[in-house]
Amino acid sequence: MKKQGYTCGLDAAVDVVGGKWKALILWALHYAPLRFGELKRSVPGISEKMLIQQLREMETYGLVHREVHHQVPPKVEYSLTEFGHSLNTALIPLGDWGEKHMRTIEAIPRG
Amino acid sequence: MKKQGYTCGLDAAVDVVGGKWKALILWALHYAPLRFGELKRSVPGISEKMLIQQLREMETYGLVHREVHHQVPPKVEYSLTEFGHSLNTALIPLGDWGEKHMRTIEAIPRG
DNA sequence: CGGCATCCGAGAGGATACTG
DNA sequence: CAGTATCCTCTCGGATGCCG
Repeated sequence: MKKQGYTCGLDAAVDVVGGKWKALILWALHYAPLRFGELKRSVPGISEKMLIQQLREMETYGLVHREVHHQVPPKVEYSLTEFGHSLNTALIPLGDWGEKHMRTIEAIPRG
Repeated sequence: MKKQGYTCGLDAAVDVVGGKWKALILWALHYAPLRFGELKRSVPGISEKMLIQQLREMETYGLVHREVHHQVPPKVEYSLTEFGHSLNTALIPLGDWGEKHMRTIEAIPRG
């Protein structure tokens, strides 16, 4: 979250789901609640620092719910709120687009 | 563009449309081709440097077409390719989501 | 297991001035 | 008008180590 006074809906959405990881985390939680470790395995390449950082942000956004189970060993589950689910749904076409054009995208020269 | 070997479609899509500006630029070109100056005015807050930088990238991605009209004064028009249009279409639900929840998003405490 | 603290480099992105 | 060039700041994100 960076600014206020969005000029359009996409502007606001990008602000919420922006960055390298939030969309992927949201995606991973689509099917079921996951524990921290499970989530880490579900989002390949993410560091613990980024995962917890993004989760905290998404918690304050109201996208994600954090449930602590007081056990030994500790157990913390993350799940999507209704708000999170609605955003996830809005991301489906984008995911489909990416899947469809993945070959093309991978073939783009990088620099 | 950062990596190869995407784990899912959303991963690839985020890689293409990621960053602060690309989605907004794409959005601005949705209706009609725009000149550099028009585009700058259509994406409030963007600097000339970022605009040209993002446009160049999107050109190499094949999302945007750059047409130079040799005139005095110079005239350069940017338009979406079919590929760009398809991505734009995939972004519509996200834009709708953002519009719908804009009040909520603006009300989120920022850090 | 589920974190937090700290350090660090790279690059994203901004401001300003200049050019064909 | 449509860019370039330069400089600068600030955040993103990785690596590592420690804690209840």
